[in-house]
Amino acid sequence: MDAFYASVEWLRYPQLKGLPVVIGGGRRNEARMLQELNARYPERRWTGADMAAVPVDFFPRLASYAGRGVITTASYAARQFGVGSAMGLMKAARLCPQALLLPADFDEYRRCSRAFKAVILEIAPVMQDRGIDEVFIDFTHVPGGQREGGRVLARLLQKSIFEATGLTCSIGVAPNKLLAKMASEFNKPNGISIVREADLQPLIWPLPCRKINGIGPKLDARLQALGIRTIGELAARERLWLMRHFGPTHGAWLHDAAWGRDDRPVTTHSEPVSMSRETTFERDLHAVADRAELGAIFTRLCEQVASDLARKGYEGRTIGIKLRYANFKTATRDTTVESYTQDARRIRQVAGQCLKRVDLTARLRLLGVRVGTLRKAGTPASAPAAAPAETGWLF
DNA sequence: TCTGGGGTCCTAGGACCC
DNA sequence: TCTGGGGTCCTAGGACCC
Repeated sequence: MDAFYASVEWLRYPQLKGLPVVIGGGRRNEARMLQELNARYPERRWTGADMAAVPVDFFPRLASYAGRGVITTASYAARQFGVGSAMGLMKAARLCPQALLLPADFDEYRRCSRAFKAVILEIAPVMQDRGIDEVFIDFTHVPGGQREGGRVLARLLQKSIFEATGLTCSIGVAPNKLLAKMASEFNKPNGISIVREADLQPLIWPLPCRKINGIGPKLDARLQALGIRTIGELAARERLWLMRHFGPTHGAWLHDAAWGRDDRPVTTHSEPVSMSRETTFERDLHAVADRAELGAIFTRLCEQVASDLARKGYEGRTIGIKLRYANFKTATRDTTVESYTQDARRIRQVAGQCLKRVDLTARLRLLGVRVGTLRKAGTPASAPAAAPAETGWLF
């Protein structure tokens, strides 16, 4: 989906279209926003229905922001100023102080996410969820999926999604997921790009290695240190050489990726591995000096994870915590217990034990709670994890 | 200029088992 | 006195993705 969060906002606030808008820095509370609107523009009774009439001046400027948030989405107009995803808002404010700041409304983004995915499933049922704004689709057995190299189906999907949601997307069609993901970036926004095997050399090889899904900043730096900047330069290295430098698994994968090889199937279902909640504090907290505040936050995180588990119907037996110190170093501790649980008090009790195994003298900026080793709640004999194996007396 | 939140997967060492 | 060769599970950290 193109600039997904920003595009969803434009549906409600078309008056923001074309303006530098940045989304991030907390979550929006629609009720409080209506209150503020009624206070600031009393000549009108504001309801949720007339958001298109909200004056642009109502929205705060980035310049007035003081906090620790990051940008989740920047509108194309804001990107002109060098502002982009994951950038700290304080830095963004210096680059583009006049940008409008919109806290995120995840409920609404999730609603739109479900809507566009439902449209796709109607047309092409082999769809893999890749998060809130992205999917893989297997065109192979969709009627008409091969016409014009997939362009006809891609156009149909774009049109159907736009008619149902008012949102645009960019589609890459290719022989596998690796290339399709890269292709989808070629024609943004609202574009279609088709990459065939023969396009590897002219279209893919000139790109920086970083464009490969799976090569992040660290791997890229290592590659650059070895004089490898483009995918073509990576493809030119011998497979065995890469395996020596990056280990057999990683090295072979790098070589395959550079040659556009990827045989991962489009998977339509997956079970969650873990669920977690975490929060970054407005100011760094100390375990002793801010004990009461931290305790309340800790309890709330446990309750949130528990309610996530219950709502989605899971229970887990690996319970853990995550701390981030003021110096941004992260520590995790977890414990696997005998019986599965989704109970907030039990989670808090076990997570509390984990807290005792970590340094609590330094100031903290983040606290998180995680439950892993999940299974569907209400699985028969909910108590023991597994039957103990019979053991032979000889050993 | 400090850097969100929710995830997955991989690695590596150690415990423990047969 | 010096100690094999599997295997699984657990834990901590880290890279990466949306």
